[in-house]
Amino acid sequence: MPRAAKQATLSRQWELLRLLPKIGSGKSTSELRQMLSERGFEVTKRTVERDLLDLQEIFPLDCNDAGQPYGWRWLADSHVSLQGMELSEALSLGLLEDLLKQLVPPTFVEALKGRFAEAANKLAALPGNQYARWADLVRYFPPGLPFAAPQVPGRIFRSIQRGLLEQRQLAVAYQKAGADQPADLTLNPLALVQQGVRGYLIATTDKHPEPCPYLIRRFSAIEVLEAPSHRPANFTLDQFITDGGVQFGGGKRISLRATISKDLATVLRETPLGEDQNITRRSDTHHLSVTVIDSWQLHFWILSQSPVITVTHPEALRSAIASKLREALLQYDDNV
Amino acid sequence: MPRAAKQATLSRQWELLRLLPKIGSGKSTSELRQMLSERGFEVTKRTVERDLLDLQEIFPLDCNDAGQPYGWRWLADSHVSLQGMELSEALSLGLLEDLLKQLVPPTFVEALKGRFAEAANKLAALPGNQYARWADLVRYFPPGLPFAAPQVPGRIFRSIQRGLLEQRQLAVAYQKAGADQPADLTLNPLALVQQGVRGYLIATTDKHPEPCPYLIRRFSAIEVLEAPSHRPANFTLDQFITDGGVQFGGGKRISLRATISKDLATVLRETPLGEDQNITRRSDTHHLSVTVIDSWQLHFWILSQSPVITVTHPEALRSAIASKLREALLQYDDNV
DNA sequence: TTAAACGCGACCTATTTTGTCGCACTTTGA
DNA sequence: TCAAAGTGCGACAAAATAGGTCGCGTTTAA
Repeated sequence: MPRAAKQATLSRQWELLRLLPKIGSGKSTSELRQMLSERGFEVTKRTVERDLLDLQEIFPLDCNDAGQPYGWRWLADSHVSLQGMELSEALSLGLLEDLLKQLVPPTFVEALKGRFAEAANKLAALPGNQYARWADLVRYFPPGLPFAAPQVPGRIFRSIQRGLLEQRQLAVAYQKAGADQPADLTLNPLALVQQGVRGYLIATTDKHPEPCPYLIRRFSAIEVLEAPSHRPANFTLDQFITDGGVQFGGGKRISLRATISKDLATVLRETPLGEDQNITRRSDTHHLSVTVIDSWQLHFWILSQSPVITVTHPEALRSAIASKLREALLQYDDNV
Repeated sequence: MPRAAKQATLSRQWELLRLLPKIGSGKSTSELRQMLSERGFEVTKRTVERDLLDLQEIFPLDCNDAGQPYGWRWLADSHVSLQGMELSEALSLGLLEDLLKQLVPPTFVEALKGRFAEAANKLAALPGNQYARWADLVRYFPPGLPFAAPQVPGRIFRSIQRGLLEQRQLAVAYQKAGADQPADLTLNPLALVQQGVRGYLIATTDKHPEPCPYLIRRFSAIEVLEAPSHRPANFTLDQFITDGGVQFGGGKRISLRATISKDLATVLRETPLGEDQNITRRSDTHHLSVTVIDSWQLHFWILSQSPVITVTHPEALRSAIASKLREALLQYDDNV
């Protein structure tokens, strides 16, 4: 007989929907009954079956009845959202999708695919159809040159994620920078770092217990092993980066001072290089003063702006930039 | 009396949830009854009231009963997801959140806040709590220097979106580059373009019918007017960009050829500059050949890599880079 | 081959659903 | 200020449904 509590049906079916997996071969009614029971819904297996049948009429559920017990799950790629989407949200999402597509391998964005699709629908369904080409409303350009994001097969990305999350070793074939043949390695995955379009897996090998970055793009084969991964006791990603384990983050803080053009001053006022940035103007020249991290990126940036920026302060940086410029110019003068 | 069709309750309640807004002062039962009716659910207003009360016990709904008629809506910032999130999705989302936070003003990302929160919960709730600090698993670094994303008040961003979507004029106070005082303008919004951390609204004024980019950061006040915006008949964003209306996108396609270092060759092989990129190796030097768009960004990039790249082909580009290098170096030599 | 597990149709009753009505209270506009 | 229209909600009764139980035929695993 039905329990005394009223309104159990809706919350039970709601819970049921959340229990259904999106991937894999689905869950059986017995499993689901058990899981519901653990969550306080004591019902018969029969009821679960009936619930699933009812829900199937409203939601994109898939019942794999190839073999018994049947496997219930969400249809692939389905994304049902409860809260309707506001128009402005849809516009934001359009922009973000454009942005992400250019910045990271498509595989990384899969988790948001459903939501982006929803946004596209929302915009396409606008009355009057004025924005059928809603791409005419928003556009994203990367800050630098539009490098192509490397393709990372979903299979490889997912294996890396599994290894990370389940703390299991990964057997990979890795194409080393110089080598012709990929090398077979067994990695202990520690962290995932993305720099621009480039993704790195930070990992150790059993032979080489110092964490190293491995370019994800260079994995050609990968397998999640049963063996647990050995995580160095005091590894933290923050520490690793601070120690300069990856060339991008680390480095000393320096107090940069430079003369800059008026235009660059305007740009920097709007997007400062650091919190303590200070731009002063003496007669016709602008002076920049800011604390930044001394990295390759900084050198690249200074060089890219070199016609309108002249480093004055850390003497080391000043001479480094000067000598790089000299070296570069040499190539051109030689050939003239 | 109840209709003949069975299973109406569940689908009606789901539909109801979908009809509830997330923002604003909420919808009244009458409105909701009307909307349900349009969707094929012919029920009494009383039933809608009862449904809402039932749903309120399960979902974070908010009934604003300050004044009659009551306003029903989702609680602010609530995001209820049907499909449970897979762990790997949560990891991807962690990375993307990190990325977006650094690349665009926080306001832009609001549409995804709920989903990111869900991912954070998922990761925080991992068994063993080993990844309580899930930030230890993924990290994003921007491709260039980490410029601070300008703060754009949500109010301003939302007004811009409304103006765009509803095609209405915007009254704004805009801080022009040189000017001391913000100028009051009436804009016809056309499109939204984001370049790195900088956001631009493309718009015309009635006095000045040529579309121009306005830096969003520089809007200090904004109001959506009732008046419809005047969209130039043949404006398309693509065309505008191709015509070089914004300095970043436009420009001619040129066939770039350059000598590059071995390291740069490796990097470019992984993230090519263009589809037809070709890198050949003659004796000890590598030669790059690729079709790219001649833009400021390209010049910046070549300068940033100048110690390891020497442009050979478009003579104009070659001499432009050389003269920029010379100009830059002059600043350093003068002072030595 | 056999026993356990599974899907599902059928049955039956307590519970729930839902239209209707009526009363009290708000809001609105003159 | 007042009246009319709109709104929230308690109560009620008829109808429909939800959910436990049983049992049969089939599938699966030992």
